[in-house]
This record gives sequence, C-alpha cells and structure tokens, in this order.
Amino acid sequence: MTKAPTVYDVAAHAGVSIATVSRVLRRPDDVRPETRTRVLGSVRALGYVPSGAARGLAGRRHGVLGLFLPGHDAIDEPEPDWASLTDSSRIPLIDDRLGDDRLGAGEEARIDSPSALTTARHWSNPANLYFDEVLRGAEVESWRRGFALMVAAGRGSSREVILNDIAGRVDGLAVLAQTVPADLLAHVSRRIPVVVLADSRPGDELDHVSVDNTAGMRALTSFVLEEHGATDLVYVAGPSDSPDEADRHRGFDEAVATGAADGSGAAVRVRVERGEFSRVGGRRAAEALLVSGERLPDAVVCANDQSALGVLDVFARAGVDVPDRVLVTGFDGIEAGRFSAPRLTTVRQPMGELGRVAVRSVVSRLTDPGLPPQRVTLPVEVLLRESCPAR
Amino acid sequence: MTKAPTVYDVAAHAGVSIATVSRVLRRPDDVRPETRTRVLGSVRALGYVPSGAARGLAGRRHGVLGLFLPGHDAIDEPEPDWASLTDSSRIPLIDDRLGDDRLGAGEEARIDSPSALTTARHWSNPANLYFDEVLRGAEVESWRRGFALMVAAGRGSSREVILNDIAGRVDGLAVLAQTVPADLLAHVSRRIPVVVLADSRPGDELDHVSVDNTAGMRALTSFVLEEHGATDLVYVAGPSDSPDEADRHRGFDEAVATGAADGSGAAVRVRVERGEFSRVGGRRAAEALLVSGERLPDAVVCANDQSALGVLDVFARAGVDVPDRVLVTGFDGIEAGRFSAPRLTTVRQPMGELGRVAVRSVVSRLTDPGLPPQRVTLPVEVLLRESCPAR
DNA sequence: CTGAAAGCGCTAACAA
DNA sequence: TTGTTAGCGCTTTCAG
Repeated sequence: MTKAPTVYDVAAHAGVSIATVSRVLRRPDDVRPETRTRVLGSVRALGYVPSGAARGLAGRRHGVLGLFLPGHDAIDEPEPDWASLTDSSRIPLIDDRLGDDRLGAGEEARIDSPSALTTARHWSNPANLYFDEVLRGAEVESWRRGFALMVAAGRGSSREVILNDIAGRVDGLAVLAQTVPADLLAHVSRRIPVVVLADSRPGDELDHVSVDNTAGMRALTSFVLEEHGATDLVYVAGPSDSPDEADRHRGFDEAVATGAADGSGAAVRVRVERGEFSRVGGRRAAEALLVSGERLPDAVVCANDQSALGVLDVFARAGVDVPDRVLVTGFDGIEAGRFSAPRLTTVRQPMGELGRVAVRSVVSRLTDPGLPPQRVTLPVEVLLRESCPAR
Repeated sequence: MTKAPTVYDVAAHAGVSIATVSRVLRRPDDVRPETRTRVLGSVRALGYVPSGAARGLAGRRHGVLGLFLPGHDAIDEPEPDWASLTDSSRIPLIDDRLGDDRLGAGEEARIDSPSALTTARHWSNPANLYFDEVLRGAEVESWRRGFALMVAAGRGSSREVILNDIAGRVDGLAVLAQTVPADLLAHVSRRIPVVVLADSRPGDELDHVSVDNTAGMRALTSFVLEEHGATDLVYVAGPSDSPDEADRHRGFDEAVATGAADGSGAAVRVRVERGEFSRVGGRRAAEALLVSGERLPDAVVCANDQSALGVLDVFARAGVDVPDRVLVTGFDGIEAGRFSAPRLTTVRQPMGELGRVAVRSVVSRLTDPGLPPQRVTLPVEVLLRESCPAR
C-alpha cells in the first residue's frame, strides 16, 4: 500500500510495454499466451489493481450506475458514542416482553410510541424495507449488465452536492421520486441518462418506471364492491401532495364509478378520511369514524398499509370485528401486514422489479440514446388475506 | 447529452482559465465573487457536471468507499419476462390466506415449503435483512465522512473480477466475512485499506470489525442457568465451519463451565444437536430430541434465530409448552423472532453499527495508514422475550 | 503480436 | 486573484 503500482510498474517488471499490460487485462486473446502469463505473474507479484479512475477517463465510460434514494430516517441520528459502543464488558439484558397495554397489532405499535424509544430504534422502518428491495433489485440487475452500483441517499440541502458528485462518476442514474428537484434532474440528465422511479407524473422528458397504483387500487376496490357486495365505503387517503395517493385515489374512484354505472349493485356511499400514509394517521381516521356516530361502513379502503394497520389497531381495541363487521384493505405489501391480526389484505408492489427495470431502462438508453422517453408501468398484485378475504 | 461539456468548455464560456473553473467548484472562497458567479452561470448554461474519473485521477482520491457483500439468493433467478412484466392489463387476485395446516410460527413456515413457491418469493430472507442493515449503516456513515458508497455483491467465480474492479474505484473497502478468499483480499489490500466484517478469526493483518458473539452467548446462557435454574441444556449448533458458530459455542461452553465451577448450582448436563443455522435444521434437532425418548431439557439454546424458530415450530406442534416446560433461545435478533409464538428471546447484533464502524475504521486507516491492525468487537444485547422471559 | 504516443478531464503547484 | 503547465494511469489507434 506504500505506493500503488501502475501499468508502468507492471510493464517494467514483465519487460513489456504498457499497451501490452493493458491488453492482457482487457483483451487477453490478443496477446501471446507466454507474454500473458508473464504479465499476469507481474500483476500478482506487484499487487497491481488497475485504477478505475484512469480507466474511466481513458475509456469515457465508468462501468458504474448510480441509485439515488431519499435520505433515511437516520438523518438526525446523533453521532454514536464510539468509545462506549465498543465496550463489550457488560452485556445488557433487556426485558423485551410485551406489556398488557399493547395494541392489537403487536409491538409494531411501539414504533409510534415515544416512550419506547430505546427499543424502537431497532425495528426497521417499512419505508426502508421498500428502498432496500429496490436497491437489491437494482444491484442484481446492474451486475448482470456488467455495471457496478453506486448508492447515495439524499438528505436536505446536501442533496444537490451529492447528486452532482455521483452524476460525475456514473454512466447512468436512477432516482427515486421526490428526492431531487426537477431542475437539478434536468441539469444532470444533460450529461447522463436519468430514470425516475415511482413517479408517474408527466412533465419531463425523462424515462420513468412506476408501479400501477391506479389499476391495483381499482382491482382491489372492485373486489370489495363486487365480491363482498359493499355499498358503504370509507377511503383513508394519503397526503394530498403525494403522486401515489393521487394515482390510488383515482383507481378507487374509477372502481366506484364503474360499480355505480354497472347498475348491478345499489348506489355506493363514499366517505373520505385523511390517513397521511402513517399508522397514527390511520388510527385518527378510524377514531373519527367511531366517534362520528354514523353507521360503520362496510369497508375501509386505505391508501397504504401503514394507515390500514392504524385502522386495525383502533378497530381491535373498540371490538369492531374485521372482516365480519368491516373489511379493511391496505396498499404496498409491507411485512408488518403479514403479522397483523387479522392479516392485512393489500396490493403488493413489485419493489425489487422497480429497481431492476430501472437499471434495464438506463442501460437501454445508454445503448440507444435516440429512444423516445420511456414510461414503464409495472403491474401489481392483490393479496387477499383475512382482513378482506377471498370468497 | 450530445457531448458532455468539460472544464474547457466552461472556461471558454465564462472567459476564464480552466484552473479558475476548478477553483470555483472546489475552493469557492479563493475566487472573486463576480468571477464565481459568472463561472457558475456558465456551469448551469452548459449543463456541466465534473467528471468523477478525471477528478479521481488527478486528485489521487476517489471519494468513494466500497462495500462487498455475499451474493443474494437471487443469483440463480432467471431473467424476468420483461414483456409480460409490464403488462398491467389484468391484476391478479391472489388468495394469500393462511391454511389450517400451518405450523405454529405463522407463515414463515412457507418459506421452506416448496408448494408455496409462488408466494414465497415475496418474503424477505433474514440474511438479506442483515445485509440491508449493514449496508444502510455503511451508507450513513460514508456520507457523514464525505464519501460515496459503492456496493457490490460477490457471486461465484465472478467474485474475483468484481472485487478487483471495485477495488480500483474506491479509496477503501469493507468486505463481509467469507465472501472473498484470503489471497484475493491480501492482493487488494496492498492497494487500499480493507476491513473485514463479522469474522473475528485471526490470521491476517487486516482490520476487523465483529460483534461479540462469545460474550452474548455467554450472557444469555448464564441467564438461563442462573435466573431460570436450568441444569439440563441442549445446544443447537450451527455449521462447524462457521466462525459465528465457533464463537457462540465457546460462549455457551464458558457459561456452562462457570456455572459448574460456581458450585452454587447442580451439575449441568449438556447435549448438542446440529441445527445448521436454518429453520429446517432447527426442526430436525427438535424432532431428534423428541424421538430420543430422553427427558426433555430445561432449555434449548440455539446458535441462531432461524434454528430456534424451527425448534419452536416442532415444540408447538408437539404440544411442548414454551417457556413453561422448555425454554428456547436464539441469536441474531431477526424480525421473525418478534412475531413467533411465543416470541423469541435472543441476542441482538448491532448490524447497522457493523456497517458504520466498518466505514469509520477504513476512514481512520486512510487518515493514518501507520496504525497497527485494529480488531474491534461490538457489544450485543440480550432481548428477553416470552420464549425465555425475564424473571 | 507488440510498441509508441496521443489524449481522456481535472487538480495542484508554481508563476504572474 | 488568476493563468500556465505538468502530470494522474489507462485505453486506443496506428505503426512496425
């Protein structure tokens, strides 16, 4: 590690020119076997590892793709106390048993509880899981296409710096929705291909890969209407500025409109509550329903799983039977929905595919820059579980 | 994107030298404000993004750290059928309700069931979660230290190529245990600092960061012995070639030895079964116990969570009461252990910290290459849940 | 099959 | 404060 050897060192050691060293590494067949062996020997002997930077410069190609994710919730996490962190002298025994005051859905509830901070930090945030899967999909596909993957997570004002930085080191970039302002994206996309993930809104000439929120919600809502014969629905909405919320809401409305036009069913009543995509938001929505004094709906269709879990929390505590009294559905397919009581019916997004298709999209544009902007929509699937079962 | 602009283009456009352009970007304070503004204007106008490769070459520093993980299980995944994948015309409704034949621990069991393949692919592999957390920790810390992070996952024979490739593009590298042969590591570490994660075995001069498997298992076993007064134990071991298994087994043995020497308790009986770190392995171990005809132990201490969950599966089906009849413990702190019945007592590894400390370690060696090899051991914590509760 | 030489785009002295 | 210039290590014609 004293001084990293270069092609020159290897060339000298092997008694050849630097061009030959380069050939041995890039196009081994163009070199006589003996020479090749000798050069390879020198490579080992010297511990030579080619410089990616030099290679990238000379070859005008990095061989790297970038993935830009939203910042984690770790953003405000304090610098750990490194000293004490590595003090293994005493192992804490933590009583992690469930108390009696727990909500129906198990200790997931603790995440929202400020009093449980010391344990809550351990449990993974559903949003992170989402990104993890996208990341893993992207990594797999990148590798398959012969690219390395560089990841960055944007946080606050440093976004711009990081994005620019990463943009200069990769051949193409995938960016998750709403992590980067449009003008920055436009700037970067003048240099390398950029694909936007999970944002189906029009307005730019970039490639987009998203998930079919609308069709998924439409299918699920139709199922509730037709198979369960529901006529009184509550839609628990997400934040009004979310593209996902907009798409899902549209799917919901379409299903309701179709059902009404259908003539087969009775008129459908619809109420809307705000759920903010969060568990507490879902709880508030459900509580509002309960205290309103109005008759309970046949089904509560939530814009995402988190808020649906919040609804389940409240219903469980209030003794409202799900699904026999009220059906509840979510959207996303997060892990926690598999463990709730009852288990949550939902629409599952193909998160890994998002990452894979994104990479594929970037690579294809790299190959063929002339292509018109692509907008891919990935299909979803409805998972019928006990909160709104198959019939 | 026609032709990426360079410093020269920007310099010409702004009427300055390339050095000034470089300064504006790197050390803005060394440039007169007016000039700076003008140059920045040109940067925007031209859509200039500095080349990371050129920068890295000239500056002999990439500003990138690498993380090398074991290949995912997606390794053999076939190329998806992209055409049909993007066909959103019909949304499948999948009946994902639990059947009656399920095992005690919920649908986790399906992962092992070949008949459930169509849904099983959705659920995350605990090993992946582990890597995800390490990755996230590394990313956070890298960013904090001013580095980008490049991820790669090694698979089969391509490991060598990938590793070399990534090594040439980063300033330092963190490698997960047993993903790379020692000689390759040695080769690469002649060029850049390398830190090995989760492998405490001696035998090289590299930096290591691991978790305190031994102390964790010792603490947990002592708890079982002392607080629960167990005198008859079964240890469900992992694969014999695993460094983790070795460390944990040692911790177990130490606790038993201490308990015996203590004199306070009665003599402790110990049996060992093989659990292979897997759920099915754990099941086999528990079944062996059941059919042996011997008296059930007071506690089954498993080398990891997966095998412990397998043990719980079998005990639940056989009607063996946990914890009243037998205590069961695991190791790792995977998510599924929070949802088992009963919930699993375990030792939680600080996975995120592993990644963070790894980065920190690499950076400190970058700063001070003369340091002697560091071996950091991170503390763990024991989570007492219902399968072996606090008293 | 191998060598010589011209850059790739940028940073960092050193001058001015 | 700004400009000039010499590389950084490698790939890639083009000769030989």
